[in-house]
Amino acid sequence: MSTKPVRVKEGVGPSLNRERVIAAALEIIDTEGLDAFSIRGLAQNLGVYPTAIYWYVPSRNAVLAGVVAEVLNNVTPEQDDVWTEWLRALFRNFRRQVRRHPNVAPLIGAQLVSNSSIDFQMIDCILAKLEGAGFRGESLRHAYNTVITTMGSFVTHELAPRPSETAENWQEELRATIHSVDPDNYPTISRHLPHLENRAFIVRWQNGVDVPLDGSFEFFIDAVLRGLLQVSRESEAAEAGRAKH
Amino acid sequence: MSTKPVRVKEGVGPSLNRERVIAAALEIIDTEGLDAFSIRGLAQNLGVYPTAIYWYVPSRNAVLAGVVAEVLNNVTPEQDDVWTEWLRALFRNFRRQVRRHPNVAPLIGAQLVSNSSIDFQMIDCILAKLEGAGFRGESLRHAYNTVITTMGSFVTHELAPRPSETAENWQEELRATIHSVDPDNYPTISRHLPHLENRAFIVRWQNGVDVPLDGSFEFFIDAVLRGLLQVSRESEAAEAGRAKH
DNA sequence: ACCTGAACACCGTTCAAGT
DNA sequence: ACCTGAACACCGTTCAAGT
Repeated sequence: MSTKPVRVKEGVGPSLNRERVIAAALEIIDTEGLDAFSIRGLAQNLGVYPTAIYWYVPSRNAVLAGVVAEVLNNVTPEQDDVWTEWLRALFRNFRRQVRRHPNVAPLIGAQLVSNSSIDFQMIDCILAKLEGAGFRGESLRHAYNTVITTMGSFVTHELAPRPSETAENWQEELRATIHSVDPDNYPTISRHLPHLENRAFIVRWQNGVDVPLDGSFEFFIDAVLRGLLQVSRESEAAEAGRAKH
Repeated sequence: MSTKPVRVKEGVGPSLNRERVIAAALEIIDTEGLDAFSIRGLAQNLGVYPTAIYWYVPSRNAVLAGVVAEVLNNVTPEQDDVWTEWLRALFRNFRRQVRRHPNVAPLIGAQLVSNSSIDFQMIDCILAKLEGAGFRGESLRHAYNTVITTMGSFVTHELAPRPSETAENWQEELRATIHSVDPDNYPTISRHLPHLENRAFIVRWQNGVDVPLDGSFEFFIDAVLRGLLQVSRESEAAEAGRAKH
């Protein structure tokens, strides 16, 4: 056995690393909630002084960015579908990943965008599909921005945390407020209240963890995809028209 | 002059009230940024002890909820348009209001939904328009949820704050990362980079305050409205078909 | 009713010091 | 290189006390 020893014990490195820090942070957020997350608590969970964290990560925000990146990995569909169906799969994958870590949802609106670890693979695939659909130049950029917004928006709203402070009181109060809506002032709301209450944005007291809005999600992405398809067909028709003359 | 004196000086009430607290909070957020907001700083701005705030407001979150409510007032369009154009005006109004207070944007994703001061007027109008468009039952709820999501999503992403920490360094680094994308691995990105950089989500280093994404916003809401219109026409056609038989 | 003032139990982050 | 340990400058919120 002639292994050149670099350390006293082989395979014994530092007790911490970036991966473990991010993973521990995600676990705290998953189990205790986003508000309960702190660098000090994270350090305690890792059996280490708070300042040790800073050897692997520059700031609290960087930890959260890492957490978001981990949650949002693996959303790019692999099957080579029609572009509309490929995008539908992308939207569903994204939602599925966030639903696995619902407490992370509030970070996504801001973080999806200011993320330092950019998923170029995903971006390239989206652009390729949209180019295949006929989008060019400015339209390509607009269609791309539409896709990114659509991807992140619904599930962020769906899983937006209800005020946890004295949760039961709040739920009961909101419920009462909604049920006491004046039919004279707001006739449409009160007429449809049974179909809306607790399953429509704003007029609900539970969030998407307890009451998933699957139907509305599918409706929403379908509307966006129909719109994109229609625009792409119109520009194709216009191009064909120009080719004739 | 026989005015019955209730106080020593007429019209002299408490030095504070809820309105003033919310207004001062919004001003801090507008000028100093969301991260700079604190109850203690707010109290200092109002020339009062921190604990005096709690006489008018139950918590820090309640202050922020009040701020969001103030920013989002007055977005319901008044003109009696076709439903698609009415919704387009709603989306534009919402974006315009948030653009006036861009630092509030991060609060909206979570707050739009967990807001205690519900704008029933707006909700009733949206539902009435969608009902007029032919949406019923489950479809009405789905269309409504689609509208709420669409309203809040784009501008939230557009104005998502970039990491302000050492802002210039960060901008230069991201710019460099984006420009050094490998054309072999990511051909589509690098081909379209000139059209995308700094104007497409994720691949930008400035936010919507400095670089507004007007074109993409209009494209996005147009896609959603086209989708909604298409679905409404199909269900109308189906109903007409049932009526014949 | 409305505000002061002290106190509690926390934060993120820095910097020097240890090994 | 990697972590300890003390310290700085903050937090939100509670509660008793003043007027």
